[in-house]
Amino acid sequence: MAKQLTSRSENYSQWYNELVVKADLAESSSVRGCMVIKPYGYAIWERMQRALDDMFKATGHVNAYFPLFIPKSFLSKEADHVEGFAKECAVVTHYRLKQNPDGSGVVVDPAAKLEEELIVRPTSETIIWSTYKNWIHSYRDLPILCNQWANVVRWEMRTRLFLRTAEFLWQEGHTAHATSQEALEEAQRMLEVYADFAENFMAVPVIKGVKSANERFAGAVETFCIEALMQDGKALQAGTSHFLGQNFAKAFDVTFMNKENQQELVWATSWGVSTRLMGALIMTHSDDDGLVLPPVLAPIQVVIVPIYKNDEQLAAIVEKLQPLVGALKARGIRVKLDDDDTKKPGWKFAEYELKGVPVRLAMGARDLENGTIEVARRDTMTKETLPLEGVEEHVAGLMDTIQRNILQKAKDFRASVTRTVDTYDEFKVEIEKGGFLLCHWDGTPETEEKIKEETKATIRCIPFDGDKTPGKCMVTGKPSKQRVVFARAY
RNA sequence: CGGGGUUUAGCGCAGUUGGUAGCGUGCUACGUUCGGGACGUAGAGGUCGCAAGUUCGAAUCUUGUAACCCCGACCA
Repeated sequence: MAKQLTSRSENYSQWYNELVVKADLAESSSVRGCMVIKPYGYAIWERMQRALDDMFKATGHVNAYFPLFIPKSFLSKEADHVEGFAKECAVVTHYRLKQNPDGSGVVVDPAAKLEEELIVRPTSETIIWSTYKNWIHSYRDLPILCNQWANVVRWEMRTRLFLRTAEFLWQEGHTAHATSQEALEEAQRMLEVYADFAENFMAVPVIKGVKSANERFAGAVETFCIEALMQDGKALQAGTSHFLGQNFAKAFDVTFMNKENQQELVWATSWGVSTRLMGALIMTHSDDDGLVLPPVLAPIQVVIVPIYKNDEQLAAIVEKLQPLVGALKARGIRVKLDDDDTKKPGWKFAEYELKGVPVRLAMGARDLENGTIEVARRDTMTKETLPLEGVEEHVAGLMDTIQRNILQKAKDFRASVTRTVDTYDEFKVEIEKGGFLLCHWDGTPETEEKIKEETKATIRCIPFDGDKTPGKCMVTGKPSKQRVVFARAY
């Protein structure tokens, strides 16, 4: 009964799925490719959402909400966008059901066919820009800095809990600006926000960079991204921020009068992160004993398990613990005293480890006698017995310590599987081992495509930071401005 | 959409040459336990994914169909 989970070495995907289900985060829904996010999983998402929302507000953004349904014609307006998105979408064709004549339930009423089909939004650029057209007339109306928390649908051929579901929750920011410079700065600013959030809240280290033309968002002039690395060596795109230029303004005819009394097209950005971040969180930190959550996002930061033989003992322990619970709460720590009589201590230990609670405190008769308490850390799986007096100080300190430690652990892991590769032969060998490979590339889509076809590796991004030394493309030998990040990705 | 696999109790699974369904876990009650997923005793729980067919008889054989998982293709 000791091991709840299969070893990740057998099959990381299965390990991940099992972990998600066992940790009570989510399950597959009866609707194709969708998922049910369960209360514990949603509690984590809510914390992420709140933190992100605060960061958006702090950078001057406001929330709004736009329609779920997009008239099909909207999706035909931006040529590149159509190219990238026209394919895997849910389409509404009818608006009424009727009783099946044979009495077996309901059927779609053929008479209720929509004149123009509606697309369930795969992303909202089109519907939002058709709206912005009415909002923007003068430079005085700009900038518009809107964000939307919503669900979107993409009829993906293959789905996976949190990482790629047919329906998912996300936020999408859509901003309108008077100048190219301002829009570009906005896109970059939001990328920084995402990177900040990933590292400081999720404890997930990310590489910031710009996408190659092949990987760029349909309709964007430039796509910036943060790329994370999972424990099995595969990369995960954790967030994107797009500089859309004037493409959508052109497509939806959104113009404004500038200060020089001249009509001009509006400049745009869009940026988004989704419940996929939950996948990144799980796959970055978790181990065979279950989830490992960063304290900042953990719904329960500290769990206290009393160990007792009878009601009197429980009462005595709980009484002894009350001041500690109060002291921890006073420090803003989310603490749960689990005095549930129907579960045994060993069961609770395993359960909270599975759920990733960062710190567990246990107090039994022995501690009661000695005035001590056992403090266990989820990240290191270590235990120590400390004096009860003043332990809240220590526990509060652990919140920061654990947050830093798991980030450091993830950084160390990433560093251990990131290497520079200079020849294509070496690349083909190294890519099999997983991780990030830093290589020179001649900058052409053709070379990138060739590498992808032959090795399944893609350019995750052209990183902003790091070595900028020029070199020669590992495939063609043509000049390269800097090394780019290659990996196999989810 | 191609290749492979799965579908039997809440969950995980077994079920032989076709003979009317079982194990583990969980659940309920009682008792002993309680410092790493306790033990004993007694119980409850299943249209065997769905639909046809073969047969005296189908979880088992045939055909169709659906869902899920894995590997590809695809993917902000």
